[in-house]
Amino acid sequence: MKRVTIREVAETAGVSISAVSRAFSEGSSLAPEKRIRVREVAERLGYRPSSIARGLVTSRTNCVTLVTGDMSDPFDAMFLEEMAEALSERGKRLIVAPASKQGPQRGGMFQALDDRSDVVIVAAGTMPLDASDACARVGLPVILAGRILESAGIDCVAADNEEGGRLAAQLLLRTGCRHPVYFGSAKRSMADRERQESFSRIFRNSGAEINVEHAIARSMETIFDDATLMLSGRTQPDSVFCATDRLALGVIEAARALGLSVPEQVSVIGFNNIPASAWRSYRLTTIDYPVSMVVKAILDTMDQRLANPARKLQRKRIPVSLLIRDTTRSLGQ
Amino acid sequence: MKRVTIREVAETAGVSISAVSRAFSEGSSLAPEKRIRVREVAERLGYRPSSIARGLVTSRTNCVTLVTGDMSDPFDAMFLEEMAEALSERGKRLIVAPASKQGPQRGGMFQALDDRSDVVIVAAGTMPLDASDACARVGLPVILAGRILESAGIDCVAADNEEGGRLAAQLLLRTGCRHPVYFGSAKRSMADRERQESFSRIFRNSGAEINVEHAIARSMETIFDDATLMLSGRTQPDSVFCATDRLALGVIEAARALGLSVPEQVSVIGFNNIPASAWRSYRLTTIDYPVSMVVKAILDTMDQRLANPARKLQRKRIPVSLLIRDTTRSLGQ
DNA sequence: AGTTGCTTTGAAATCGTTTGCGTTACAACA
DNA sequence: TGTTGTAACGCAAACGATTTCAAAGCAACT
Repeated sequence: MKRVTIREVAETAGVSISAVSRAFSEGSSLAPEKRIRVREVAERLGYRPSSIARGLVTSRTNCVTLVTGDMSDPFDAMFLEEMAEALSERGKRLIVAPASKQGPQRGGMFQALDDRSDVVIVAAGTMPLDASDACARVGLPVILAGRILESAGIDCVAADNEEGGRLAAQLLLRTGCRHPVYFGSAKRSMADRERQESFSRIFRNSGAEINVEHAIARSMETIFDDATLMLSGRTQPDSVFCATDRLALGVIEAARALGLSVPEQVSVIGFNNIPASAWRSYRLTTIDYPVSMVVKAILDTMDQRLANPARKLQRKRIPVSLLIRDTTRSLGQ
Repeated sequence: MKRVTIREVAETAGVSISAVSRAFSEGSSLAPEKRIRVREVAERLGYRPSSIARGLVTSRTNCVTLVTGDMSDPFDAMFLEEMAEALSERGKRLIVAPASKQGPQRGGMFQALDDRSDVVIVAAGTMPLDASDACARVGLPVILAGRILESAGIDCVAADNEEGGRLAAQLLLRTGCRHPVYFGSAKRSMADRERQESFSRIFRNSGAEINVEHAIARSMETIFDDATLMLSGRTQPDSVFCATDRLALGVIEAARALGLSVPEQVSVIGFNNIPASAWRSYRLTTIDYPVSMVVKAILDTMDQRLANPARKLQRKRIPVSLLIRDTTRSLGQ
């Protein structure tokens, strides 16, 4: 029931405790054959170094806390998954701290503080100033994912939402759409707002000075109903730019149910490019936002911040690109 | 940059280290007004007990490792989310260990061992005997989610797949379906197999001695194509029972694309009841498998095992129920 | 005043590592 | 042989808490 400790390994192998410790740390000087022998004994005894004890002295836990919202959007789920894998490859652990219903009166960032995580990645929820301060005070790096915060001294990684909105608007304009709607989510995240503003601006500043309508989906469950309502409004829209693919798929479904043909009567553009968008029954035109690039950018930022805590702030915008499929009218027409 | 330690709090408050420790542990005897004062000082100094140091002496980390597969199925994502929240409410942390691409030559269970997790929940991937042994040897409780393993001495929680298969088969039989197909996933999980076997058995043992065809989706991306292939096979099926709702939605899409009306020409039944299945454009008949019940069952099992390691093995089957919506023919006809 | 039985208290041991520092061993050089 | 530089090694001190144990304080008894 009790675990094998470094001491037992040392005694069995007939070496000092230090030797065992060194046998497992790459850089330290130890006679090669001794290293082999110690490792062999350790293996035989089933010894596994205690990350707890190690953490106590090195004050590194190899843990990364991810403060995250709900996983109901496939994109977020993919993000978490890729994050976990990428971290795992670097020998780090991913702790997920749900932002929504946080434990007894402490947010995810405080949890990261308590866990002695090496880094905390905030991908959801508000970022209270006190928590952020508390992290800064003890030198716990915070990386903000999904939005750029100009005020605080925090590394940020986010999509180039402005470019995304522009690409969507330009495509719709060029394919003759004149009654666009922006379909956002109830959360009104920063990403959501940026996409909307950029999208609207392009239309407004176009020769036609078009005004973009705005609608929201109240929740994941009501997407279909909210989309139906939006599509059958007073002024029937001829195009919809959605904050996420998930919403866009709902809009397509709603349009079909209303007997509206896509893209002839209504064009639909999404954001994120989730797998389901490529399904042959959807073939959604969307703004491609590659998860793996986001994850890589965050992890690079993390590595650099860890290597040099005094490094200058990083604010990265991940490039996005237009992926034209079948839910927008052809440019040639 | 350095963190506030218990010693500093003790000195500032003018009490012993023990007193500070006791001020934060509920059961221990400490003069009430002293407790107040210590807590106040701690708060002012921004002291947070080190879970690392605590873990070293108590050998409890309050961490639970979840070995999980890919999150591409919304059901798995919901499971993870609810798990994280429920654990968070109990003051525990969730570490996610991806089973697929595991780190440098160690599986999720070994990671849990290294992390000194209190419990490891295995929801995906194979469970190698050596890893399971290693856990048992050091008294690390393993809970298997998603399948019941008769052999090993491990707590298990899984859906009542047999009942699910039966319910699906009976409904199809009663609505006159005579050419059923079971549509599974390429992974061939235990859950998948159990659903198929039960489903097939009911048909086989029905008066009509019907044989159930079998098809699989190779991956999440190819669901649509595989479903299309399956639906346009030699003997055109009049009903499809899918291992998951995710697959079922793909089947519906494929059927529509082929001009097959659902449920008139082909009935579709899913498993899990994910949110999208309720969308008005799907209205999928499915086997309802409530995530929250699974999570609760697992956590209860965990609590009991933690409270009494010698407790007798638990193997729980979570009840499922038939949820009739619009992708199966009416019983009345 | 003396005894008894609580509660409160702090000193010290302990948990399992890493690592700085001083020693030793050994090879290479003069 | 004597010196010197380097690699190998072990001791012991952290790391920051919890917890046992014995002493002390105090009230309520006889």
